[in-house]
Amino acid sequence: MSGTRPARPLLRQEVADGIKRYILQNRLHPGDPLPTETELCEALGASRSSVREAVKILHALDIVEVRHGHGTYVGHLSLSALVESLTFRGLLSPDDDVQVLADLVDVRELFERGMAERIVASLSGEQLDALERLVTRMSDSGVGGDGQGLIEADRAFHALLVAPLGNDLMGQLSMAFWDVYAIVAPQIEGFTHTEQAETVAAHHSIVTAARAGDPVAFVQAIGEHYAPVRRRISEARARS
Amino acid sequence: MSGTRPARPLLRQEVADGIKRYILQNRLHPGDPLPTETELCEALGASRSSVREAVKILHALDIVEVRHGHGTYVGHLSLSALVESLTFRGLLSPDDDVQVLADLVDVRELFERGMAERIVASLSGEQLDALERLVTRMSDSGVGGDGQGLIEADRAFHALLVAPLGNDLMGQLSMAFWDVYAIVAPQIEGFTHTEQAETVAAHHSIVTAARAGDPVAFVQAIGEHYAPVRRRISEARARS
DNA sequence: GCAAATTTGTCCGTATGTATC
DNA sequence: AGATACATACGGACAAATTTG
Repeated sequence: MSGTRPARPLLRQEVADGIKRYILQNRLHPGDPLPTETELCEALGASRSSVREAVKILHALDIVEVRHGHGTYVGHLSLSALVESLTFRGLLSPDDDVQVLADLVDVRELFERGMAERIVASLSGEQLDALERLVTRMSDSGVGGDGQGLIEADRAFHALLVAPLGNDLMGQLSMAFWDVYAIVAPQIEGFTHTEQAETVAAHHSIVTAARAGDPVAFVQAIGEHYAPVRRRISEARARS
Repeated sequence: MSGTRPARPLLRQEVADGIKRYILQNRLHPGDPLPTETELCEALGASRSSVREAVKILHALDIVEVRHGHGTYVGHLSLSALVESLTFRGLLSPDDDVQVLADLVDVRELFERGMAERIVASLSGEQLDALERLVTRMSDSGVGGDGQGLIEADRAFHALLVAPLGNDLMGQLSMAFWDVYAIVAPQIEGFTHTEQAETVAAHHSIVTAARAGDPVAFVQAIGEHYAPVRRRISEARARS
């Protein structure tokens, strides 16, 4: 077995930790400039190669942002790494992709069901109107469009749904899962027109329930919203 | 401003996509070996520097695993990137760290409240006994110990809680947030003995509710479990 | 136990592409 | 348009870790 403990910690990891420490100690904010690669080399006692590899690691985590020919900056700490990681997991598992998708839908529904009370309580009138407009846009895009407009409207809808509850992390996670779903799901689906209409109707029910201030109806509408997907997942699971 | 569109896509990104494509097309699983750096160089038409940077990006996302002197392998697709990213976000925000912590507690509670019915329904007798043993271990570690045993028992408790519900993603997310919390929270807290006892008692209530098959009591116990933390967060928020 | 072979880790020098002034 | 500063990319060399004979 051997406790695979590298007595010598990898230099690029030391450098990456050093850059993180620099950001923390200097209380930098997203967008603030960082020292150039050459300066980081002498400051951290490493070669360009090691510094560059460390910077690329931090870039993958959105801790650092790199602009060619301009410089290196503090990143925006988004959840892009989660999206890329989960997306690849969904695309990889060749037999279990149904399970991955099912888990993903579970998580998405958990977020919106669990936040139901707070969502209906904090949605403003303008936000409800905006949601309504998005539903009609989905309906219009669905019948004649290429489906692209429908997808964009759906993303905006779910983003607006979790926006007003004053928890940035919750909203970002919810949309990260939406992004992953949008990439992984097409491997399975292919919605019929009636299923699309069913989904649009569910979105409408969600707005209606929110406008009425009825958390129970809201939760039920969320369930109807994910019903077509769950049906598809069950069918795909039955085939294997 | 110009849509900063690099006409030339960065080579390391091309290489990273190429490696991902290689894994997908060959249907590789975590732990399977990948071509050596030299082989990837000629296969993807890039220098070793670019290949190495690409590999480091994929390593940060746990899509690839690298063993010094041995080789490169398919990674285990864990959520380590999410943990590192969120941890840094929590440590960075110097004034808003209270808000980050509050958001984090919200998410953790959402998971365990939202899964209440399924958790209560699917916990086996042996699992309930194991949870009970962990609670007594927390109690023993708390009074005389260094606090390290308490933390480990707490992690094992929450891991076992979400383990049986057949959704890997949900369990991994829940534990990822536990890990982030364990690193970020100490910046604020410092629990008193009475608060520790309160937390241990809440864990006991959780097990009792689960054994009784009572989802309502389970949810209430979860609320009690997070009550001391929320109190601390409110106090810290009031100070600023 | 040792030595050789393989593979990743690190360093250096140079040339090129890009953005800013 | 020219000059400067910076990241990007290449290739070669040597060090360190691991496996195998």
